[in-house]
Amino acid sequence: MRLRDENKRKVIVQTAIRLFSEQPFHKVRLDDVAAAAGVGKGTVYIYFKNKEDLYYSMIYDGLAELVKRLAVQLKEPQTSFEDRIRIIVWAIVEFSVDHPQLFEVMRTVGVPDATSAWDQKRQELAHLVEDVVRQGIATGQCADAHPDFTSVYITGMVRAVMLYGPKAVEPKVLSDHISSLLLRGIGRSG
Amino acid sequence: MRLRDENKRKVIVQTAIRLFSEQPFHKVRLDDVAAAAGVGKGTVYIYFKNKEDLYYSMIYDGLAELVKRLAVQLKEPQTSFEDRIRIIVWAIVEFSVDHPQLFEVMRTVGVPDATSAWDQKRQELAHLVEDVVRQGIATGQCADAHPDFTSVYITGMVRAVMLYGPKAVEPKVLSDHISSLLLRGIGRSG
Amino acid sequence: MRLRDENKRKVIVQTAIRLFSEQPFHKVRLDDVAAAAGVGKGTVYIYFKNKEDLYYSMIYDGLAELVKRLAVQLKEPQTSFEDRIRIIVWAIVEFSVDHPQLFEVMRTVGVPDATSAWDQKRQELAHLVEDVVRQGIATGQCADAHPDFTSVYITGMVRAVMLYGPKAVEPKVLSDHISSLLLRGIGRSG
Amino acid sequence: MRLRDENKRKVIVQTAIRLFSEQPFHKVRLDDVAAAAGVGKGTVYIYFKNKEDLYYSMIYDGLAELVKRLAVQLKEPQTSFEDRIRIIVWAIVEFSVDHPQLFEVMRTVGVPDATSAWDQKRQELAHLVEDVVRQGIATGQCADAHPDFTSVYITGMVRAVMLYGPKAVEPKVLSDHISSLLLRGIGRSG
DNA sequence: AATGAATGAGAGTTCATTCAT
DNA sequence: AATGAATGAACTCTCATTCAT
Repeated sequence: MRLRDENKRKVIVQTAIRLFSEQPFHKVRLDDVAAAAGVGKGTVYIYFKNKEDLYYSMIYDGLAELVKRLAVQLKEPQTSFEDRIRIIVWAIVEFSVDHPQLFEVMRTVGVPDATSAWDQKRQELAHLVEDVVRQGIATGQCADAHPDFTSVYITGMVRAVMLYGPKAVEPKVLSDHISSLLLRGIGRSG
Repeated sequence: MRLRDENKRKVIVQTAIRLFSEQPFHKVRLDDVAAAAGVGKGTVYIYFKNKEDLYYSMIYDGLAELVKRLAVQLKEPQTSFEDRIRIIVWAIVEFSVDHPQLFEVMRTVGVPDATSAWDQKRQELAHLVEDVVRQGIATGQCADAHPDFTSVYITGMVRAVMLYGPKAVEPKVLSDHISSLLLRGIGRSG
Repeated sequence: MRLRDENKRKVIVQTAIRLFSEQPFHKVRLDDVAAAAGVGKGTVYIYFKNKEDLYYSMIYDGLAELVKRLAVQLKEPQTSFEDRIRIIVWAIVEFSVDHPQLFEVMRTVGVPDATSAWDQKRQELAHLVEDVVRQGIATGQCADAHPDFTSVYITGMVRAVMLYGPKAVEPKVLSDHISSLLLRGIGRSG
Repeated sequence: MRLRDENKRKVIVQTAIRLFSEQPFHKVRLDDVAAAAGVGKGTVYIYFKNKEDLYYSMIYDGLAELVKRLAVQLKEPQTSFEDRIRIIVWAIVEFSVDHPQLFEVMRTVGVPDATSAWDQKRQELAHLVEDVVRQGIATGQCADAHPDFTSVYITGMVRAVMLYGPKAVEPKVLSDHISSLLLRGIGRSG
């Protein structure tokens, strides 16, 4: 008996990301995912409970990677408030550029139930941002009446530009624009 | 012969908005839409080419209403830059509160193709906002290196809070928060 | 109240003949027939009980015309046996050329039930032919062990050539070929 | 995984032949075919592209069998012209008796397009007959101005009697009647 | 573990027929 | 008599899921 091949799982997820980003959920057939991934149809069901599970696993994996990445960068204690904001925005922009398809997929994501695994990761990300803002407030480096709003703005802004903004956006330019807008928007003077 | 009742179209659309906001596209059956609208299944096909057409018509109608409403309000010539921004943000927030279901539906909307009717309306909305920002720049009331980014931020921010923000958000509070953040973010001093 | 317009009925039948000859029964929509005939959909139901009724009425009318035409020609008492056969064959060939579409339609005709109106007409035609053959036998001008077979051969042969024979068949040539074959086939020497 | 059972295809075809002979195309539901064949509805779509494909496959298979059978019998070099004609007629009559349902189905067959697979087989059959007639002409055993007509007469005649002739026809009697009529009709003296 | 043939519930869509006007 | 909007039964076909191999 071979061990559950963790590599095969990844191949399926990567294929799914591609296909789900090209077409809406109901137009992607499991047959196609399996075929494109080079595995049998039944094999998908070994690694994922069903189509929905594959879909949300895909998003979970993506968000988990982003959160992990970001958490490491924010651990550095010496970083200034401004730099932390810039780090966050850049991480999200970079991620959306590195994984355009995954980011594209997230657009279709609903809010199935608050307990779903991917939503946990989404909240983790929001908390990470909110904590930075709250620390900024505590240290008097910013003033924000609603850090809970601000914490979700960033992904909303990035998503909006990626989906509906100009065709070829320079990541650095977008990142700087959002960072500056935010920093001035919730800056000390606010 | 019965006369074609344009009211019936509206009933179907309203029903569709409700159902599509409760479930993702592929889980809403046309049978249910028809039944809930109190019309025969075939009747839906008189007013809409197919399920997709109904779906996008629904979004188009919603966006069209928002754009129309907003265009009227912005026509007033005496309005200041700041007020215009507040009008825009309020219109979008208000709309998302008045039509929570329709707004909920819009979150799942992809980017089918640039020629699709609803996308035209979406662009109209973005242009409306962009024009205001550009006028602000021209009159020296604001400084923004990327009005094309800014023009899509607002809906992105509203959407993010509506979907992932705190449960009960006071519209006025959200509107003020976004407006202030934006105005300071792209304010004269920027 | 206007009288049932017999002309309108004919227009519908003529249109039906055309459409049913171009496509099989289940692919012809009553909508199309009505539209092509320039009448409302409901109007068809005034003149015909339903789609099937229209279909069989169409065939009945065609056969009735053929039988009527042929009966007149065969009434002439002085005509020889050979001439009568030639008259019959020619009538059927001519009819299939004059009404290629109607003849084409008859291919799809089933044998719904022996009592159906169009089958009565079909039998009339067969009897007309059979009578001529039997008279020929009685007067010693031909010998045929199975006039009941022979009576249906002719339409079968014409139909076969019209459907599966060479593209452009000269009516006179076909008619002569069948007549000669038959006359020799059941001729005195047989 | 289960192996693709070629037997299953045959079962489906046999069932289809039965059902399509009892009702016209549009009244036979694929559900019924599947149920009667003892397979799932989807299984039919594994072996056949759609309902039409099943229908024409069925006819193709039938014609192919007839052509194959006949080709073998005609290969025998010593056979006389008269015997060859009798062989052909008998083969077609026998086939129509052995496969009354399939023959019944063939009556409803239209002329979809010259490239359709079943039409190829139909032409093969016609050519087989035409070749025999042409050889008869070449060897002076018969005289026929239009072997291309004659080649399609036989099926037309058999079909006509099977459909519209007397109820219980003795195959041998019908076969002899057609053969004799033809042989005399295109015989040397003609 | 891996497969893909088999399945059948269920979907979207059509269209003959009805009936208010 | 004439119409065509409305209807919903019935259709074909799809596709997520299962399971024998």
